[in-house]
Amino acid sequence: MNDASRADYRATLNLPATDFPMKAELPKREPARVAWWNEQQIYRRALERNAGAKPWILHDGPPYANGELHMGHFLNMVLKDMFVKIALLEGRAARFVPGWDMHGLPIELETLKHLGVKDFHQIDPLELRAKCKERALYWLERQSSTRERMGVFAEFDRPYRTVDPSFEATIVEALATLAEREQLYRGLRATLWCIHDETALAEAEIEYETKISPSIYVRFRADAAQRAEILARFGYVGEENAPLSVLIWTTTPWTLPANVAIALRADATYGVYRVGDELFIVAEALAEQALGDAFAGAHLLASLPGSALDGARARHPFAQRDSVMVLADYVDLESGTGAVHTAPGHGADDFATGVKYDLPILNPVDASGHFTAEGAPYIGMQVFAANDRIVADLRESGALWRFESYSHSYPHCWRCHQPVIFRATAQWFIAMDQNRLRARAVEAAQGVAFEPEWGRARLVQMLENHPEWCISRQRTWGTPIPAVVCKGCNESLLDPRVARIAAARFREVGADAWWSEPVERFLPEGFHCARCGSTTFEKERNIVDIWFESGVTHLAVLGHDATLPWPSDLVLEGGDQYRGWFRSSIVTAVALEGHAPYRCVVKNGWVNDEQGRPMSKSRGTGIDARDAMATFGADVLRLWSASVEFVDDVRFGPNVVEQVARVYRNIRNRIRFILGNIADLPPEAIVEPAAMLPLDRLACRVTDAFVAEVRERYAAFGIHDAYLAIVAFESEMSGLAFDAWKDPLYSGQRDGARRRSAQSALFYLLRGFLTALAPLLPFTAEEAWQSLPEALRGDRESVFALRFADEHRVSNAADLALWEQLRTLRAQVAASNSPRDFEIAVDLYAGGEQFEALAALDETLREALIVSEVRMHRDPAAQSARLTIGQASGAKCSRCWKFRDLREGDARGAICDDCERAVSALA
RNA sequence: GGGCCAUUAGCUCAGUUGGUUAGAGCGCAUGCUUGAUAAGCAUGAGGUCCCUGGUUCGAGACCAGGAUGGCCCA
Repeated sequence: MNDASRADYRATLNLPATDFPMKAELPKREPARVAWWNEQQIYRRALERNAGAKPWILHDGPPYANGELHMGHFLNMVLKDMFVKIALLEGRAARFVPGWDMHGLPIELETLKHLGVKDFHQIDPLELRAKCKERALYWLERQSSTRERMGVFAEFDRPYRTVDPSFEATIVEALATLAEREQLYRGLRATLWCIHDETALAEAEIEYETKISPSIYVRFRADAAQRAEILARFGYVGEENAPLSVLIWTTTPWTLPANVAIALRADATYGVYRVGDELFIVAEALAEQALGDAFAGAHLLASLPGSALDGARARHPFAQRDSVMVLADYVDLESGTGAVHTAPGHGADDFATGVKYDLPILNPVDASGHFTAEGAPYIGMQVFAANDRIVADLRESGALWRFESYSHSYPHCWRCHQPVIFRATAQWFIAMDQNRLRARAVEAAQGVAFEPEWGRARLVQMLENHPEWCISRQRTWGTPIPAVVCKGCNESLLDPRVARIAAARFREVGADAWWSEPVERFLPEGFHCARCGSTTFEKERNIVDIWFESGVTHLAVLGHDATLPWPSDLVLEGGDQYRGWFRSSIVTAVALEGHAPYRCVVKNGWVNDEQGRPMSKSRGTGIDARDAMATFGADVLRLWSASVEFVDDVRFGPNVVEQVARVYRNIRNRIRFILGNIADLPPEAIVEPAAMLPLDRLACRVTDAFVAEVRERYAAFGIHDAYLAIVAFESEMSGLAFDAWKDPLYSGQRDGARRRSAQSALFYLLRGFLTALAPLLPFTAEEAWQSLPEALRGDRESVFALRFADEHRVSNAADLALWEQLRTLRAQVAASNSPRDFEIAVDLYAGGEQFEALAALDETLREALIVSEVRMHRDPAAQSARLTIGQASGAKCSRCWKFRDLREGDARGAICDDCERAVSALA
């Protein structure tokens, strides 16, 4: 039987009608919505609407402009957008300038690979820079459009870019100021170095390969005085004549000429062992391994923790100097002797120890890996070739205890596949303790708010452990450090005046000028070397560490315009940025401005796969944001972002998304229900909550409480809490109010007061709901808003023209309590296992104020319980309202289905008086 | 190996300062509805609150140790 032939009253009902489809088809529709937002300039208009308000600034931590954005980026970028939209809806002037980190080694390496160039020395720097820029801009465009596709509101037409001349100028101006404040210095640093290509290498340019190295145990013998001193520390007397040695282990004999220290572990136990007629000091845990066959005949004479040997000395095996015992955490008890040969010029750990103990940093090896005069007696020998000679000499002198061949994983140059070395090179540093920089940064962190709260401790820890900040890199794709070298005496100068000239020039034409223009262009009048007086210089070819560049984004973007003030209100990045951008930003800000660059630091968790494992391309769980949006739609993914606790690490995968997609459909259908039922509501028929029928007023009050709660959650960064409130609200409304309203909406008189009251409540509820929802689901909220009749939208051209303050009235505790009461009663009816709802009549017993409150609901009490009749009974003894279920009297109305006394009907069946009036009104 | 973080239902998460039978949404099962209909409503099943100790009259919560996973380092 089809509808047309069914003789019934269906056509006389006010059934829902809307264009807002049940099926979202987000991947198809969202791009059009992005275009519409752009055409209508919705973000700009929202800002204009808030123009007089106090600015609220979320400063964007720049993503790296290389590669596709993944779900980790999605989570971070969408969260940023949610907070910007929340601020807009709160009436704040929330400008958001997106930015990109575009210099640096990864792009340079990708570009070289692309060009098929093996060695960057072989390409013209200006040509390489042009290609790098091209590539970075390509990725910027792509990432920018992906970001827009997410529904993000930002000033995409004027992003900040670290390759912009103005940005490069900002970087160099920052260097100039640091130089003026004597915060910069030139010092040595152990760098990974390829002796074949004669270049410094970054970690990213290292590949580990198996290498066979000599493994040697070497005696560092104590002279008579040193021997007495050491044995005294052990509290051991005797063995008057036996020579005493500290035994060290190394696989790089060529680093011995640079040895200045022996590192011990403070909490390890060291023993003096007698082996034959000599004494050895080794860690007890490693004695058997280190002494080898001799261990069986060895005697432990005395023991001591490593900490007690701090500062003791022994002689270097061939150089005419001592080697001092120091303490270091990295000394392990897995291999070697527990006494680690330390050459600060040839190892990262060693270097750190050298700095800590103020040891000389010897660098007897030149760029091609040959010993310099400092490396006597091995002058001129290539380091790996020198290994055999050194071992032979040690054997000859009696310093060698054991020798083996050792196969291990060793760093190699990614390009030439030759083993690399650590070599101390001159670099530019920011002095972390000059001007109390570190201490002031820690103090500044005290004034910042953190979410989670422990982020403060984490950041402080990172600041306290911040090594001297090496800001120079020997590469091409970056902003030059405007240092010059004196041709007279080889002195490196980073003069603030030179830096200022360079900054001004870069602002005009970009940093390429450092490569394309002569050095004289950057020198002030009368510039000469302070040391030798020379007036001829050449430019240094160092660029700035990109962490420094991203560390000054706050200076490049904020503080130039009253609507973009410095510092920002919020920064929000992944937890890895405590060590990265959160740290570099606060260091530069404190050094240059004396304050933290942000008022609040929020961290988001890592996105793992559904098993909690890191995403990986090889396992097929590395999901790119663009693909995910094409499959699920941005809004479903945004809802996923809200459905997880973003502060913690989160899980993502098809099953999790499928789950959240069902929640999305729930939300969507409930919006659809509202839209369908208010399509014919004329604006002039809207009544305010106070004038609504009681049930409708209650629903509005619950909406008020909901909006208040969501605002509170949002203000505390509780996206997930707001999500829970949203889901609870929509399912509560659907379960009680929507179900109750169906009868009056469908069967009531179309323009009758009852129906207009319910429609007004629905519209009220929709505005509150969409305002709360818009930051999370901008596409769906906007689509819903645009599906409203134009008359209802009024001057609010977009859902982002709504304001929380307009959608929230003070709620009423008595009304909320009454709502809860209705929920309880309705649940009792629904759970009664009785026949269909409208076959029920309810007898309700209540006393005192409760009776009055329920009675005041009048006919809407019956509606709320979705029964045909409610009979109120005053019962002074009743502690709480109770009800009994009975059979409704009368017969089922063919139109509204309630049980009523019916009048005579036509072929469609008998109907009640109310329905008769409603049908007549249609004619 | 170190620092930090997480662990409550199949999944995503609530759980106030320690206090009855640990909750919600989704999923699942069952029923209702067929006038929100590739929707809506109701009911139900489902938990060793990661483990082991401890504090306490009482611990999901507090303390100690451990396990698993993650981030940052070494």
